[in-house]
Amino acid sequence: MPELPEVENVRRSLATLVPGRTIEAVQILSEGVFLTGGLDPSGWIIDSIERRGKYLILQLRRSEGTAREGRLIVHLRMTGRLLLHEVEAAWPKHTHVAMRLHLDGASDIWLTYHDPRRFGRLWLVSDGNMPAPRGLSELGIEPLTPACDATYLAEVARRRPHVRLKALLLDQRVLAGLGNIYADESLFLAGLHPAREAGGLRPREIARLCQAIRDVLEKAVSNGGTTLRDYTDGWNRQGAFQEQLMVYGRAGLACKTCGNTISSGKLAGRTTCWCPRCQRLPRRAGNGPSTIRSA
DNA sequence: ACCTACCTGTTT
DNA sequence: AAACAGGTAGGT
Repeated sequence: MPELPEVENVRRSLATLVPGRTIEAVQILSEGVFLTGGLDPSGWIIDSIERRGKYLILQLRRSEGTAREGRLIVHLRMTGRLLLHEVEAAWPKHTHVAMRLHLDGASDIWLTYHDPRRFGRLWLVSDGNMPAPRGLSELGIEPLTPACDATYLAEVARRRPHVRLKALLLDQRVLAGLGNIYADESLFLAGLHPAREAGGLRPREIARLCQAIRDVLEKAVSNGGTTLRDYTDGWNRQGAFQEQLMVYGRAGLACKTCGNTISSGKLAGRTTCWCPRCQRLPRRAGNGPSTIRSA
């Protein structure tokens, strides 16, 4: 489900109410979703909520004295949702964790983790009880920071000249936060075919890709993310960017720019959509169009 | 670069 | 009944 824009909108929806509160009661309703490494998840004060790639990180501090610190790390994977509730309820099916958050002088609120497919995880990391998830520690740069520039992408392309653009954009060790939707949308905006090899890009194309990634993600964030089916923010609000998708999920439909029929195929193991006219595949060595199965 | 696994729900 | 789904980890 959620890629960078969706996770960022979850973060924002939690950021006004959650920091400053203490995790009091914690109900663990399913095994294996919340990895606590033997620590008690209650009694922590939440200092802040941050995002890194598709991970949410709640910075924690122990209430009684000491400078003990911890992190509650959340990855929603495909269908995970963090949801706020003003009253305790009979939690719906697929609710795996429920936490009561307390603040003196305010009403308690509940934060639940809901995930039909159970791919997502929560980790409580402190005092070496367990390592942070490797996916988090190996993340590449944030696409919406100045570090994401043409110089960086050119260097990545120099090191991995034969990786195809779709695979490159999906690689969280390169850029943190793009998934299937925004990889396709970025490549469309940049006018680059997803099967192009990174090493074959000219400097102008690298610059275009860099700008396209930034533009797509910023617009998606400001539109509340993309809701295809499951995604909502912490207040159960859907996104609106799905209305502005140019290629993702539009195979067989007319390109909004040129009217050509949007193609699709499997690339880097994922369904990939592109416009064959707006995103031409230059006929030169190394682009491997024969390996794409078109629909 | 490709597979499979992890899960459940929805669509074809 | 089968294919597919916004993601990642692990294996070959």
